[in-house]
Amino acid sequence: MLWDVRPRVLVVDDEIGVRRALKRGLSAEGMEVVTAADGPNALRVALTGAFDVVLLDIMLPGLSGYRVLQRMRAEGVRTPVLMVSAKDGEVDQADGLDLGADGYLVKPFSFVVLVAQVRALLRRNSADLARRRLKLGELVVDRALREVSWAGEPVSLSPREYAVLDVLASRAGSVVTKDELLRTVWGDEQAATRNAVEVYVGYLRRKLDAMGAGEVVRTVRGHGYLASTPDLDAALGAAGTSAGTRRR
Amino acid sequence: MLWDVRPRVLVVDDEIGVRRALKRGLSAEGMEVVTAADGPNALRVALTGAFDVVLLDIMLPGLSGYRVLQRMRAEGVRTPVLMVSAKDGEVDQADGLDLGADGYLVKPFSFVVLVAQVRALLRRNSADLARRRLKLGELVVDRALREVSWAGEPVSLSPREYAVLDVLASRAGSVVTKDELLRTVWGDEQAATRNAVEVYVGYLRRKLDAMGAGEVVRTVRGHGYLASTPDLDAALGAAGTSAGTRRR
DNA sequence: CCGGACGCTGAGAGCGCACTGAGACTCCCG
DNA sequence: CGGGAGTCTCAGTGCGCTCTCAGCGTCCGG
Repeated sequence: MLWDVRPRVLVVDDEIGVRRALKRGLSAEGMEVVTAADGPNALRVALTGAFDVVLLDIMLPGLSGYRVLQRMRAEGVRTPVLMVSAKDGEVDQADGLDLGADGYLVKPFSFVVLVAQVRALLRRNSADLARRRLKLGELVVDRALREVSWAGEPVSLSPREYAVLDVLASRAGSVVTKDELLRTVWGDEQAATRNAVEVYVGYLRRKLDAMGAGEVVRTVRGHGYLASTPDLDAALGAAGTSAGTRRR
Repeated sequence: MLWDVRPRVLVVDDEIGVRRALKRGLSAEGMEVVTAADGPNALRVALTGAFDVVLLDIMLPGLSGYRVLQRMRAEGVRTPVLMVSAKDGEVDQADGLDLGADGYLVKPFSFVVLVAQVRALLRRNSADLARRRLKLGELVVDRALREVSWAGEPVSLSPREYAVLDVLASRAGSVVTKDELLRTVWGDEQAATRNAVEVYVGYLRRKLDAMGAGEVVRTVRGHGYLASTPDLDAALGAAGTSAGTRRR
């Protein structure tokens, strides 16, 4: 697998030997490793959300692994968590998974299995990794600068217009419903109506059309809007159809 | 956890005792269970994409669990897979995870742990559901694009028509009653009558027939509608599951 | 072979979806 | 205080979609 950025792994264990061993091993696999030794610190670090996987021991000073996981989920941090336990109790395992863990390892575990598990979790989230810039053909959405350009020419958008395009571009190739847009762009209070979405898509199209970027945002009647390009259509359409079928 | 539709689980094992036990247990947990007894049939059924989790034994007649998993991933089917093995070898486990498995259970496993694992996978992938694709022979329902095609040719459907086909395809191999369709497609208020369902199935058939795709949606008099293909019939029939077709 | 239940279909009324231009309102800046 | 940018509602339009109704075909039990 190729990573444009190295995956970041947080290793939480109270034994320094384990931390060191895991750090060395996972680094050798091309990952960036950060460690924490107790519950409160682990939680503090994990809440930054700046990790792709957390390796979490259950027996921890200060705050058990369960609690750390629970608090993480309660705060809305969805980083995949791999629980590690010395105990083999099946009930514990079920508990951990119910709290939102994504996997479970029983000590002593083999390093090969550990790496495979971590890789599996990384692979699953690879789509979300490091998406700082969204590109749809000639359209570039720079999320850091909140700037949009078409074929190198900057497109001046109002904040609302940008927000709508950001959501559509970040879900390129999938239809986004108006209600979803209302929720993500306007917030849960839904102060605006669906018509507002239509109006803003209209504004977007007007500006994009003026640059020659028509067809980027399509209407899928009865469902919502779809940001795509012919390129993307082909790439997504080619995947997985059994008999070499093509989308048009 | 609340589900708008019951999660659908595919259980693959060559021992009928295991299939039966799992089917009973998981059904009691509120899941819809479909079973397959050998590798080729499991693959055929899994490729429809109409499942939320696949429970896959490794030792299978015809095609090993590894191969089934490999072929599924190669065809772009991303349904979460939980591998089940009698062997405890760590290398096997790593192999399975590297092939794209999402979890690993070693026989004999406790049912509690199994259910926790399945639940964890269901929870995690509820967001991914939109990305998946349903296939019935030459028919492809692309949920991301809300697009339907037959043998590569797009089929133009109205929103209602699409919604009906989506439900039928996502329950491929199982009979769906008109009342269920009313509930899932029209909403709980049930503003429409059963005749509306008949009308829309009629519309669907007309359009599909025009593409040469007759027989995809069958009527099961007195029960409802069934989306299937001869292939799928054989695969499910061979496993000895009544898959709901005989419920009286 | 008959009758009733079930399922399918053609016709058509009307409503809802998507889009648009106009304009009210707020906020910010000079 | 005037002007401009930005946000959002409203009302109107065209068209496609939705769904009901009524009639007819089909299946099945007796």
